Amino acid sequence: MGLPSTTANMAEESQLDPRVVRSRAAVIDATRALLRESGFGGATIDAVSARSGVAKTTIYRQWKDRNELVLDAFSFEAELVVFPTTDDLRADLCAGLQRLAKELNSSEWIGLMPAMIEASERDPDFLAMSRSFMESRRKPLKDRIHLAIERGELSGGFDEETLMAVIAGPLFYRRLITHQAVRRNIIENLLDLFLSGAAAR
Amino acid sequence: MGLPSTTANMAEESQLDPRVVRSRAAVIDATRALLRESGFGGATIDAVSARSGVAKTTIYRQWKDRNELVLDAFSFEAELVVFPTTDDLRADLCAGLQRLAKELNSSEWIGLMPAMIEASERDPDFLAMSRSFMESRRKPLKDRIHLAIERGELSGGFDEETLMAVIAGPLFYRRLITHQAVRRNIIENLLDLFLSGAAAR
DNA sequence: ACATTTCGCTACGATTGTGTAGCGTTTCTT
DNA sequence: AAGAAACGCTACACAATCGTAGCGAAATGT
Repeated sequence: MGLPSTTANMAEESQLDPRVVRSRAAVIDATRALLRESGFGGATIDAVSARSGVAKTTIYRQWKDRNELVLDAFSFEAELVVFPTTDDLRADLCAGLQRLAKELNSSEWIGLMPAMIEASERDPDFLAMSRSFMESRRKPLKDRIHLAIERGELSGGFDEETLMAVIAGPLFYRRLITHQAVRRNIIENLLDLFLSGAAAR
Repeated sequence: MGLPSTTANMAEESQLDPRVVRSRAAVIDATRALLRESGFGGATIDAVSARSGVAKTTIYRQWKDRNELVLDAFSFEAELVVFPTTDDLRADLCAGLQRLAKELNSSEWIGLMPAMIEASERDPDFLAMSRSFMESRRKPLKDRIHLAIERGELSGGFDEETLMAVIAGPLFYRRLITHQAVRRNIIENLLDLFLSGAAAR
């Protein structure tokens, strides 16, 4: 697992009692697993305690309540990946989207999204969390698109956010809305459409 | 409310005791409201009873358990809308997507989607339900795209499902993932991109 | 070594939700 | 008008969950 277990960085963690670090990590991991498997409703303190092996009282010593715990479980750092950046926009997007597709098909964070989407819809705290979560994850692609516009690799007039939605939207759509697999050729087709259009010549 | 309250059609309903029809409708409406406001976890039998004014025992007389009730609340018929079909593909898509955008910004069923997405992720019954729900809703657009391919309005080689994802995906993406408004000009840009591509000339 | 902190464990009380049973009342059907 | 069906209401047993308190054991920092 290459993911940090909490929002705390290494520097902060190293100043804490190692017992705290251990139990926090175990609790957060268990919470995420439960959120993935059983959704928001499944991530009860009792269940987290049972699954993590950390006593319920210990959990309450570090988180005020369930909402704080779940918020903490949601907010982990994006892996610091550098979006491919060469002279070939299409190749860059293809590589980046392939990685996204791989994550969509099986990754730590995508499994959290259904619970996050549901929670965001009704609680402003979760909404704020969800925004920053997605923002950090969207940044590499957004930067590459920004660069493409500056370089003139894209025809002008399109909003960055619109471009983002057109490129990333279809993949999330298939994963979360229609529950279809996100295959390699989908991405090829998507990029063909995106760059050259679908209108009959 | 133009939506039928249950999956039962009028013919079936008219053969039932009107008391049953009434209480069913009240219960389903309350369940949907709770699903929208508080998600899956909020739609408890007690809450539904309190909100609908229908006694808890009456609810249990008509639904085996909570899952059956929620499933029933999810599965309502798509309104029988005819997708605009003229000689102008772009205009048709634009009109159809504007209507979708309107629904995304405020409609009965979109509010149910977060809860449905979450439930679908972990329960096969809800997944099956979600699929048929989306299928009925996607059909008009899919038919129009099918027609466009037959007519040669679109350049060949693209899978229908891919086209669907490229067209509808960005809107759902903004509504459910990034929580951005789905505005009119987004759709115009989306269609320009879809039909003509974004590559610099 | 020793004082401190965290831990696990058990045990609570309070609350909420599930699903059922019984009973008298209201509403349909015929 | 009379019988049947559905209803609301109260009550109940049971389980899950919450959040807290107290205590002794284990791990940690100095």
